[in-house]
Amino acid sequence: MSSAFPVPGDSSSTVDDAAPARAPRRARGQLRVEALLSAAAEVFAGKGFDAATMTEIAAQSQSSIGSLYQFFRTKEAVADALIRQQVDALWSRMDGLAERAPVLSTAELGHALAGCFVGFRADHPSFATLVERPGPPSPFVASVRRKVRERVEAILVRHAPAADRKMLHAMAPVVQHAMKSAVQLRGDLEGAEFKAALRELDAMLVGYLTARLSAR
Amino acid sequence: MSSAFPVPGDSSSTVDDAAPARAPRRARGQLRVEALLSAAAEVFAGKGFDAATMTEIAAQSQSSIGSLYQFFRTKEAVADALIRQQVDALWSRMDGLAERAPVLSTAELGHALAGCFVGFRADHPSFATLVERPGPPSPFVASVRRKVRERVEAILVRHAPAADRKMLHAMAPVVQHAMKSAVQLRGDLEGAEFKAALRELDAMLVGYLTARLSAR
Amino acid sequence: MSSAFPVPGDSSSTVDDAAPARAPRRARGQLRVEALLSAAAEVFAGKGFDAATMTEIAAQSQSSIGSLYQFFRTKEAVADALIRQQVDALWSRMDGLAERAPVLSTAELGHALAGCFVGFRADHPSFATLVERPGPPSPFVASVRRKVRERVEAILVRHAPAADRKMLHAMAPVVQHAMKSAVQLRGDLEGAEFKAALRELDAMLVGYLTARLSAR
Amino acid sequence: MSSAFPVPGDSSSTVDDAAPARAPRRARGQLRVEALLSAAAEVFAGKGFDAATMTEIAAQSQSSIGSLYQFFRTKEAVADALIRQQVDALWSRMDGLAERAPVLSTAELGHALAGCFVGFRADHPSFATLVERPGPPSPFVASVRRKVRERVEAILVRHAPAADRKMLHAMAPVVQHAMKSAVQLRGDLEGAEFKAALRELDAMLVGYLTARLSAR
DNA sequence: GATGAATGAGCTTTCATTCAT
DNA sequence: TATGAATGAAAGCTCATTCAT
Repeated sequence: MSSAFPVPGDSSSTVDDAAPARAPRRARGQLRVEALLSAAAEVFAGKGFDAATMTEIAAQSQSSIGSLYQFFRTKEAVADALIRQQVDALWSRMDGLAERAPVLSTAELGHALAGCFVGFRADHPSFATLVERPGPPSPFVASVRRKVRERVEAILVRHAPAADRKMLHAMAPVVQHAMKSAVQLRGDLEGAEFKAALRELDAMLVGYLTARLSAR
Repeated sequence: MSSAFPVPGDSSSTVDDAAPARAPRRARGQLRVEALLSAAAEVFAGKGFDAATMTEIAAQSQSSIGSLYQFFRTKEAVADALIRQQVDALWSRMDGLAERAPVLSTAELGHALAGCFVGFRADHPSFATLVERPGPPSPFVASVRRKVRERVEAILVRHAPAADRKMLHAMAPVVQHAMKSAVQLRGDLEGAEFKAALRELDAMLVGYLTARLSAR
Repeated sequence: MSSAFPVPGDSSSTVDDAAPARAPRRARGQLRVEALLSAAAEVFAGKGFDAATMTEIAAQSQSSIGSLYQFFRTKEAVADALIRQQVDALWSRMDGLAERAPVLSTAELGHALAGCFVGFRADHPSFATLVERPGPPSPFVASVRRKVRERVEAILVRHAPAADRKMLHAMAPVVQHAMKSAVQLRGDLEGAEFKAALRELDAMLVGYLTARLSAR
Repeated sequence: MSSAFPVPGDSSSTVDDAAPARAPRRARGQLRVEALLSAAAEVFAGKGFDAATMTEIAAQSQSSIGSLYQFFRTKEAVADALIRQQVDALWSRMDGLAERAPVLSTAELGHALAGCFVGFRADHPSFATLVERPGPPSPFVASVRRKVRERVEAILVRHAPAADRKMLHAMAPVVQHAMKSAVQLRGDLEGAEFKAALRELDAMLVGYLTARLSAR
């Protein structure tokens, strides 16, 4: 599991900017960074990237603004570090799913996929905020989006090794967005309505996967 | 067709803020407002609401900031007026669809729905930017989102008057999001990949509607 | 005589940065810009470019910080505009000298050159501060330094048209620096000592010019 | 040869500030201090005093900021220590010249003076940066400048014991600045142009000294 | 003693909004 | 009315300096 800081060879991040001012070398620094990122997650989730302020992030984590900038050169860098951290959690969920993919029925796979993303985004509400931030995406964000798609595709491939690869490739982004929708529903609806809509979404996804993957 | 300015009885907008500084009384003013809004649309679409600046909007429409503020009291007011204008175009598309809904096959309805939203958002790229702006939505934006859902539901009802109303109510948001996904795909994919994914999305939607609405 | 703002075709300044946020278009703006620049001159002269703060410049000119930035995008831009303004005054002094150069004796030319620079720098104490600012010079500053040298050379050429051009070319920077020294002396010495040193400097310059230019 | 740290009786420096946090007591400390100062010299020379940062100085010398502050209480103190160290080298050059002054011809003295300063400043590029730092000079810097002048004067006195003392006193700062110019030329010119200008400067200085000192 | 972390005043810059001509 | 100018709160960020391990 990688840390919130980019590893040297990781070419997917802007070299100069996303790098930390200094990676923490002491236990205290580690704790600080964690507090900082968790505060950032809260603030970003609450008001979005643009409206969030570094001052508020620092305050939320009981740090001084200087401490925040000791570890993150820019606001962008905070967002990138946060995404990096959360993406790890997403990968492990998806890897788990990938392993089970061959032995699941298509319906079960649909449920699992939906559950995977809904659960993840519920645990990390800032992820969507940052990854779907308005304006042209940064190279780093674009790479994350691409990787998610690739992993979805990989899961489909493992589940249906015999299926046409081209088709699976086209299906991946659709499945990805269906799962994203599941999360966005929560913003629009409440309680019973939300649950009902979620069931419908699940039905749509499962129906789609079944039609495509079980077809002979 | 309503103008970009709220009608007196429209309680969905903050009374004081969304009102224009002065509704244009002459043809010249009308043109100015249109130029302003079209410039705003461009800027909002390009960088999102937060990153857009009033100065840039004014410049883009060859006006001075003074003029901009003559017609819109705040940046929010510009966004609201823009949404109001675009929503009119959306309503007319959906109303057209609603009329044809009874005579369309379910598959045709699915295609039409997808086409409706994809076309609309392609014509008005700032709409999504503003309506899905991060942070808690304003009452006005929330009302727009709700109304879209209601119109989708109305279309479904007209198409399948015999279907269970509860189910249709739950389907509406799912259909709405599926169509939103269609637009977002464009940001992630290009050319052939985008087309293929769009076809899959269409298939998913049509399959879902068919399963739900044609079922006896 | 050019204003403090760069003319469109002037390629010697960084296109994007040295340009004003907006050239003043109203009388009030003109006055403001003048006040701003004169305040900047005072502050820069007193503490140097780095230690000067935009806040202090604004305060010194009774303006708000916003007004300062209305006309100058960056601190650099303020410095550049100031140099541009002052350079005009220098050019007119040097042009006057150039005209008289042919009819002056070499000794008179020496006195006049020294007087020209000493007078100019006494009137514009921030000029040296900005043009000799530590660190690698900006392209604009480098171009100013070069132009001063070229004008000194032109004066020498007009005074001694028969002299070897190569030699005059080599003399120009030496004369330029001698004059610069005249100003710097003021920082080190006071009253009578300063006057005596200035006389010596004058003697050195005149002696040098005489030796080089009157030589047959 | 004095160390970089002020001697107890040296009243020319601010008592509290220029003193080291702790004078190095061991060989390791000595090395550290030297590395620190040489790093500081590099950074100061490259960007000037203001733009140089303590962090960069520490990094450049492979030390931590903590270590830097262990030996120098403030950034000013670093600069002062550096000047103190470099001034030693200057003194020894000038002392050598003073000894030879009586037996040199005036022309030789001129060459030697120019060579002395040019060589020194080439070896210690940060010296000028620090000693001619913009803004009102600190008492310590002012004293250094004064001492240089006094030593130049002393050399002149030794070379021409019979000359008028008042005149020599007035000549010293002129000679000092001529030598400073020699260094600044390097910033403006390159290669052949620089060499030619240097020859002219040398000629000017030698001519001046000859006129003043050989005169009967 | 050496080092990384912590601090916060203060800097440059932006921008929505209001004024004045 | 149209437009440039004025304003200042607030943002992102820096960096000398001090602390704590």
